[in-house]
Amino acid sequence: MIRKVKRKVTIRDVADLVDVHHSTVSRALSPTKRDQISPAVVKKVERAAKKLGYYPNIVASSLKQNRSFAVGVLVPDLMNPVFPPIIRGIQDTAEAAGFTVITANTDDEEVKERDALRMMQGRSIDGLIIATARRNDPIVEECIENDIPFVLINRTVDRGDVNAVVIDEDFGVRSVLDHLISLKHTHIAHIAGPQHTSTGFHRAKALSDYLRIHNLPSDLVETTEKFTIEEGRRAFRKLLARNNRFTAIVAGNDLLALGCMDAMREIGLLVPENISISGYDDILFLERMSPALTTVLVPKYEMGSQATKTLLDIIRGESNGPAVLRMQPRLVIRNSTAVAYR
Amino acid sequence: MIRKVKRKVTIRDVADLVDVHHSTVSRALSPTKRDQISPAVVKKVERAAKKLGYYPNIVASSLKQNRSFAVGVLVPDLMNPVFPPIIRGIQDTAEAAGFTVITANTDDEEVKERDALRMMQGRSIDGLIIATARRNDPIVEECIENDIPFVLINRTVDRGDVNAVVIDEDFGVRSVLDHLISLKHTHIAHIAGPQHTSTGFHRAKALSDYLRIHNLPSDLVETTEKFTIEEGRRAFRKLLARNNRFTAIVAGNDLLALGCMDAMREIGLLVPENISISGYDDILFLERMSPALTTVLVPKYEMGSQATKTLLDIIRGESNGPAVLRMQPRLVIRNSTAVAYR
DNA sequence: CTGAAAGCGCTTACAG
DNA sequence: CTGAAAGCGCTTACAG
Repeated sequence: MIRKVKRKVTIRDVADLVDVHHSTVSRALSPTKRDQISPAVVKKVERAAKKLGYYPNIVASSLKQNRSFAVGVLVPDLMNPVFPPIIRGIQDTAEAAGFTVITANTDDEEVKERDALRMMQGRSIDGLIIATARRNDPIVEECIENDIPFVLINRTVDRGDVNAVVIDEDFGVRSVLDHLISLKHTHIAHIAGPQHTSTGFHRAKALSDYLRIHNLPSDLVETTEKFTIEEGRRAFRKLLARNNRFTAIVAGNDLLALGCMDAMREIGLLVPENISISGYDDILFLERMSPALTTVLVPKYEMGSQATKTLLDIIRGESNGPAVLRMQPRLVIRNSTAVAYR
Repeated sequence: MIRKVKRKVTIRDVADLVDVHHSTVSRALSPTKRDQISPAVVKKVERAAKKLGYYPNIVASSLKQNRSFAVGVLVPDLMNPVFPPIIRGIQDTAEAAGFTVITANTDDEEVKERDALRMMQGRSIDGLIIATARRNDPIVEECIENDIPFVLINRTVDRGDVNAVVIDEDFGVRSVLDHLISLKHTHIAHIAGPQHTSTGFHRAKALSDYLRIHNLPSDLVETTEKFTIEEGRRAFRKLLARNNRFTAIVAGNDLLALGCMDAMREIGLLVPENISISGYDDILFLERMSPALTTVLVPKYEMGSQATKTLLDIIRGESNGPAVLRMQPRLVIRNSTAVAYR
């Protein structure tokens, strides 16, 4: 059987049907140029377009206008539970504005980041949302050099002159610490995230600063290389080998916290009876775990949505120079934290 | 300060540098046409391209070739934990073949499905992976009519003549039932997923068939409208109001199971002491919940990967007609199931 | 208000 | 093996 492919209907087909020039059809169908055309013709064109089932060829339009109404998103890994809500926030906002989003996973590997960037440039994306930034990031530099509109999300870079939507880490860290201190903890350890990320770095810094203000020891820190469960587990064991006086742990994020809890379970330590622990992010299902993890809720969907709004402003030329927007996190107390047992 | 935008380097720029016609550059850079050009010229072109930082404009290429090296993915909601692994499987496989993926959320609303399809057609996607199919789906019909290459994933349609990658539901359901029956359960209830989806429908059917084979009551069924926690909770209450002789529940998926467990907790019923319960899918973190949910593991990543391979074959014209591929699920026993208490 | 023309950056059938 | 030309489906500056 021969597969007969329907020929796509173009602007010319509807022009023929209405008996006008195809440029007139283009104008009649364009929201911004519609008013250059007489209402009567606009009506006829619209009817004809509908009748023929016309829909515009975005590819052709993109080529001509050198823009694509698409934005790219760079995430480390879509399967990491922090990202789906962020991405959904991006997608919903972008879509509402008529933009398509293209997401790429980079697995925190620079080659993949670079490939993804190339691909997106090849597709003439109008802008980029970057969730993979290191504090010193050649990819970000490249975007700046190439004048690609972009917004960093969650993580930012050390150079401040960029658009970014991040968390007020000082506030986040202080709310956990206030909570732990109110529970009489005096020896509070920290499983720090990667120090080459702004989140890992700033959380660690905010924590040691605040601990010092309270005259509490601030050297119970173990640093990880990745924000993963396995790294959390590893770091906890290393920490414990070095020191066992702490009664609470602030983990750099939820996955690290889960890893710590795994390590504790393995050696028979109880949470929160022996050690209290808190996470960061508030990924899904934490409330169903045993124990339910106390954490700092990061407004993931809202960050995605906000970053997209910012990006669209830049694309439309309505941005007033780079700004970093700090969103408020919120402590969520569950039952992995309790009064210090000694 | 004036923002100077770098002019993009095109095929003509590298042609000028090498002093050949731009069509020669096009050929030299095309993997399939490269051999039409003398090796010496190819070398020179490649060097020039590299020197100028040339990368192809996929948009232009797409317009000319009327294909885009992009595939679309329709999911109900990226934030539903079943989907990230599926999508990642799709992305990895597509990317390895040089394809970009565009994902759209439809929230199981036909308008959004239709909009997403339009958008993707406008972007000349080469094919579609559909995770949103109902048993009778106008969107699927539309794809067939418009000759859009597509593969259904997870859910399929009643008409059999499509490409689909699904689960062997009979096998999955039987493995849970064998497990439950071996635990002496004789009154097994079912919280069924939406009957307009193949998954909801086939699991319910497989279950009642197998129950009958074992001469066990098969009428303890409550149907839901959506695969959500809230629906699971609602259905459990309704079921219990009608009948309280069951000692085990097979839920249509994990979210429904979690909803049931919520409802039980609310009224002080214990899992598995009072009632055993099993899910379906094996979404993340189930093993960390209390109790850890027994479930049927669906190979999500692999399904994504497999569906993409199938789609690429179709796109390349290497497919031998429609086929539905049934993948093997695997029972994962955790502690939400135990010996029947009566 | 509308038309005719040019062109976005590629690819490819046709020549040679 | 290489070049010259045409064209994919739009948009838009230029005329009128």
